[in-house]
Amino acid sequence: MTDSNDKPLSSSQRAVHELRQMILTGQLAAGTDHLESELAAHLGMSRTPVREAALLLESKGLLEMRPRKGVRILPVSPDDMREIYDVLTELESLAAQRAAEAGYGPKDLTLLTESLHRMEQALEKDDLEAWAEGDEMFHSELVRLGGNKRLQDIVSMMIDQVRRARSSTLFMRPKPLKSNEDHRVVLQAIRDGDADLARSRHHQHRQQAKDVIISLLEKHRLRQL
Amino acid sequence: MTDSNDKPLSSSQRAVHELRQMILTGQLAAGTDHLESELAAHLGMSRTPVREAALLLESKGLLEMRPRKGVRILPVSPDDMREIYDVLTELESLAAQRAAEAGYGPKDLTLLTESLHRMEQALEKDDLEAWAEGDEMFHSELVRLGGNKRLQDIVSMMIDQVRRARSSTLFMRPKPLKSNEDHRVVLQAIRDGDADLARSRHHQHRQQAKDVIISLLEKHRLRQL
DNA sequence: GCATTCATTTGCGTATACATTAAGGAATGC
DNA sequence: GCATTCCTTAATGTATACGCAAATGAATGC
Repeated sequence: MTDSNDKPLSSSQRAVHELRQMILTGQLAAGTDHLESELAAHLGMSRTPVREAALLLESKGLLEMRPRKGVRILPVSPDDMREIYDVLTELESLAAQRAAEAGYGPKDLTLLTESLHRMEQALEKDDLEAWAEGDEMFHSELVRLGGNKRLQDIVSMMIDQVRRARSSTLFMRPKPLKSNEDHRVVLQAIRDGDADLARSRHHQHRQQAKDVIISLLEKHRLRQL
Repeated sequence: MTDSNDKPLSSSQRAVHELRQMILTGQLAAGTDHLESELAAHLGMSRTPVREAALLLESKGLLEMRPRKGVRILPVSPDDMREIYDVLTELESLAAQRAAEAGYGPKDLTLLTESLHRMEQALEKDDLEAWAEGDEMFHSELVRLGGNKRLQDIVSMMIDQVRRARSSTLFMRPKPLKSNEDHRVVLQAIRDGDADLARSRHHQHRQQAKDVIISLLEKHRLRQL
């Protein structure tokens, strides 16, 4: 395992990546406790790098460390989702505004355009998983285009926190036709340099996504994901 | 040193607090490097808790850890300030909106009212430091009233990042009469449940603060604070 | 004098040992 | 049977030791 400079990752960094993945996929299920020693054995390293990794993931809101009970994977409740989506919505909308103000040319918007294309193709094939990938690509690229690294990091952190809930509800939600339409409008607004439209349409989009996912969680009594 | 449950803080937690304080006050100056061993000696503990503390503070954007060069205290540039203020402005404005929507009674708003009173008294005495304390209290309480814990944590993180720059420029800026006026309007809007006004006035307030501080930094060639 | 090589030093990341203390279970008393 | 006390176990937080690799300085060759 290497990082972007082809240097092998330290054990601690590897532990971060693998624990994060296990949390996001639900392999380490919400609400479960795991001793440091157990995780260390599983990852094939000593407790020290595992502890470092867990401390970091704790600061990103994915788990909590409780002495003598171990590492608890934090569940996400509908109220948590409200909090997270509020933060996400504000920050992504600002990114959309900034992207529209930035005066990007067509080349700059290649990935954003491609992600939209992917989503459209996925919906034609009723492939919701491919659609979700395109959606993630769109949002991630949009935030990158907003040009604020701190904002990007915070959004990433929030996205991680809602990952399991989004995956769990992917097949329960209506076909995301409206999402694709919103994405198209946001992209066009960015092309046109229309910051107000980019911002408000994206805000509305995220707000609706929040309402949809929360009502699904409540309807299906999914209290701790 | 104890936490809120009167349990003694672990060495690692103490290291977090003390290093953070040293960074915020400039005792550990921006741009300087410090070996883990050096910090450990200074704090009177082994390297392990210092390393854990430094990793946490790195994730909060206050420092970076560079192998063999040690812990580098991250300077803050005018561009950093732009990023930070953008995030702050969006999130605090949302908090103001939510506070106004929440229907708080006069008792709930005691601390917010008191902080305003302190700022006004401080300005009558030309005591800018007391004013800054009141200002911090106002903003912190406003965000708490917004009721989103994640938002609160992010704002705290951003505030820490701009702390030195704000302290350094406190006596360079115009007398903050407009600030006090803005705070009054925001508080009244919250009392009245006027979410739009609370949000927009606060947004404008933070936007202006951003402009003021950045122009001060640039005017005085303060590139790395 | 400059470039290269080699040896030494040192800082980091990790593994391991240790001290502390919380938790659980067993024994005792009412 | 339940509450209390005592003892044992085990998990954590920390200190220390160790291996690795990067950095530095000295020696050598051209």
